[in-house]
Amino acid sequence: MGTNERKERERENRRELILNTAEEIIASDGIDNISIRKIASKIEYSPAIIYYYFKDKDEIINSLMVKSYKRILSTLASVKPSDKEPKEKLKEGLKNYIVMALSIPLEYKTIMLSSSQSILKHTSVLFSGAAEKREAIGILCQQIRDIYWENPKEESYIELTAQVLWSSAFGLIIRIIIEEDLNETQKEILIEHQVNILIKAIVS
Amino acid sequence: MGTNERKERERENRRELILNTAEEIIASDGIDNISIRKIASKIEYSPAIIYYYFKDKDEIINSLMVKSYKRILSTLASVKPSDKEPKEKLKEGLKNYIVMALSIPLEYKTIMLSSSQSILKHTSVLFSGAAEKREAIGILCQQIRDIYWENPKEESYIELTAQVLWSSAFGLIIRIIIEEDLNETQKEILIEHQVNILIKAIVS
Amino acid sequence: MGTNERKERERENRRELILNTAEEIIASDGIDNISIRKIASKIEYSPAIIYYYFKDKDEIINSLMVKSYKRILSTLASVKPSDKEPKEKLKEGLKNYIVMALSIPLEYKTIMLSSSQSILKHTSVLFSGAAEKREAIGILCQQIRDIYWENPKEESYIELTAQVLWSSAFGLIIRIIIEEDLNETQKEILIEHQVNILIKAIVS
Amino acid sequence: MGTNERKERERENRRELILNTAEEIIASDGIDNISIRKIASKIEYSPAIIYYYFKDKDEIINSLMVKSYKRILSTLASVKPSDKEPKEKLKEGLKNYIVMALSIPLEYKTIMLSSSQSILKHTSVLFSGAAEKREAIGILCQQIRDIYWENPKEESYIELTAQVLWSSAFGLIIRIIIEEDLNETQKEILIEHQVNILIKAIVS
DNA sequence: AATGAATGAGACTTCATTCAT
DNA sequence: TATGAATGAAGTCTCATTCAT
Repeated sequence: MGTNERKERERENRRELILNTAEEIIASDGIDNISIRKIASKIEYSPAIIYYYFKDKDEIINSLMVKSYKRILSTLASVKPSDKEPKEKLKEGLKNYIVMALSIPLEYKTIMLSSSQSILKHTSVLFSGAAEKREAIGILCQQIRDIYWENPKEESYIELTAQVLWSSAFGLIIRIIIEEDLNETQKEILIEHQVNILIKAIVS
Repeated sequence: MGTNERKERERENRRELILNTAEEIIASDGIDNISIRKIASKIEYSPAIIYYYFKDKDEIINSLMVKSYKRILSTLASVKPSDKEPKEKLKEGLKNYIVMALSIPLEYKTIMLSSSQSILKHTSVLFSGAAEKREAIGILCQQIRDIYWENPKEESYIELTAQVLWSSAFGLIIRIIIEEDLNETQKEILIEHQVNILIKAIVS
Repeated sequence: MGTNERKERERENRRELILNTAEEIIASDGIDNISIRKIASKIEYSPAIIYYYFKDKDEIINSLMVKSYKRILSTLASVKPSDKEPKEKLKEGLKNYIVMALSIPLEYKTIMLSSSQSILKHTSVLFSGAAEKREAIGILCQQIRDIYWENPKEESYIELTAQVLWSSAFGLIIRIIIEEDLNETQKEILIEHQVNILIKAIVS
Repeated sequence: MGTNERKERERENRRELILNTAEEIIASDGIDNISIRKIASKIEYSPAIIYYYFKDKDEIINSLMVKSYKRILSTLASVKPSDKEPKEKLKEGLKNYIVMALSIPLEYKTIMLSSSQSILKHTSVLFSGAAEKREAIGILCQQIRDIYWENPKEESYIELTAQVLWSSAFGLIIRIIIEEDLNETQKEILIEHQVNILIKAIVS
């Protein structure tokens, strides 16, 4: 019978509700100002019930992070590879990365600016060897490598370049998120311009 | 008589002491774990006295931000103009900005990532017109303009370029701060590489 | 039909299960740290079901006490009467009482140190008239009376003597239980010595 | 000026008030049922103020134990040595010990029945070597030794005897405290009888 | 200028208990 | 028979803040 399934689903919904509410609070009050009470009062339940769905506050924060991280990954993964020439491919890739990140600003900001060790384990990109361990850097490396196919560079140079491109894109993304009321046109111009400049740096 | 002056000065000293202590606590416990009591116990006074010097906690945080912001400005202002050729000058300027920012990582991060409206009023740089209102962008614009002297560009193009360069540098700075245990060599290589790439984009 | 009986039996089994689990928790966490939830999670049922078998927590605690008390009684009752001479009989009786009590230390301590009126109703022994109302004192009285058969004493004297002997044994038992890490040899020596001394006091 | 002293004294008074209130609660609800809230509501203050006088609950419990232990020691120390003959001296000693203990029943019970390691460090008496480490046992040993002066016994025998006498007295004390509504006459008779019996055991 | 004393609000968490299903 | 869901009370503790002195 589907009763169990339904119950299971409802339980999951409730967990979702709590997590979403927590996310809203993070968005408005900052990650350090979440509290069980705030969540409870927002969903109009007693604080105690939250412990029925989550072991403790840490589990909530954690689930939140995992959820956000997965969402980021899947969002960024949705960048479809194009079959254009290498230069265009890199340009498109960078641009899409920025656009995708900006489609989930709260999550991107929370995860990518977290100093928590357990999150950094997944998000750090500047270390030597990141090309292998971080997918985003890996993909960038490949695209850069393709551009240099006639005139191959050392792997370490490629990785460094990828890291620098990524950090630059990251910087623009974060600032756009922080400087909230930027108008859409300005955003688009900035993104376009940055991508162009970065590409020019590579191919010239 | 100088009595009043002296009193005023002493009062100012005390405010400084409190702010400095607050800063130390932020450095060790994070900005969200600051508390009046912690400050008081560290300067070995009673919590109540703090209210003699500051209206409330918010005023402390605020003063702290202002102070940090000033410090950032003065730190970044300490980049001395060189009389090299334009390209070298821009390169040196960018590099110095990054190095200076990394010399006060906690403050830079706190201020530059703050979403508080009162801080953004000073720190936002992406809006159209920033060349005039933000010194950092203004200086960058001038340096870029110098590079293009033989082949002048539109002012909006210059501003956009400055914003993009600045955001890129910002991105690397923030990531270096966040990815704490990066070794010094790697940092230096990354900075050098990024600056080179950005310059190449401009001059090519 | 036996259906009802079976149901009754099953119900009883479940009550037993709950009580036993409660006992385990008391043993490990102490009587004040028992909780319905802990019991429920240990038997892998939901907390709510416990209220199907017991009115409330008090009823559990109470049943537990009754159970423990019965266990103490039956344990102490298992001291088999010997047909030795009166003096030996008393000695053996006292010693067995101590040994038996120490075989169920947690329960003995919990019950015998309880100040709850409903428990004291069964465990108090110092009142005048205890010889009749408390089996342990009654038996002791008989054994003491036997020792004095050639030289009978007043009943009140006998009772008082029984109460004093019992209290002395009780004192040693409790201390041995409390001073947990006493080694076995020391325990045995102490018990032997106390019994000897008490007997000497009676017969001399 | 005496201002500081007065303040100091008042602070001490407040601490005392809290401790005394805590003691009352222990007396009525048991040591495991103290709570900061109960104390606060009994002294009609807010719970928070308690943290102004004590670091945390543990410090309260601890102070309480220390205070009680000191009181027990000083109470028992007030037993004045008499210059009667050894037998009388021992009898008087034992009796006084019991009477003194019963003059502070709550404290005696709490401390002497505590299983906390930090308290047992001071209160355990059954271990071999207690004659030297525990004053009460030491004094008892001396008195017993005096009785046997014509016919000296081994030290280990003496210590064992002291431990057994002490435990017996302890047993009666605890039971009198627990069986609350015993009448005074009965108490006196029991004490007198126990002491007599114990003495008889020694001298015969 | 400084503090001791006090508080109310709020933080996380556990608990006994109830009730509809 | 069993449980999922919910709650209100209580637990410890920290905090910003106030006020009389």
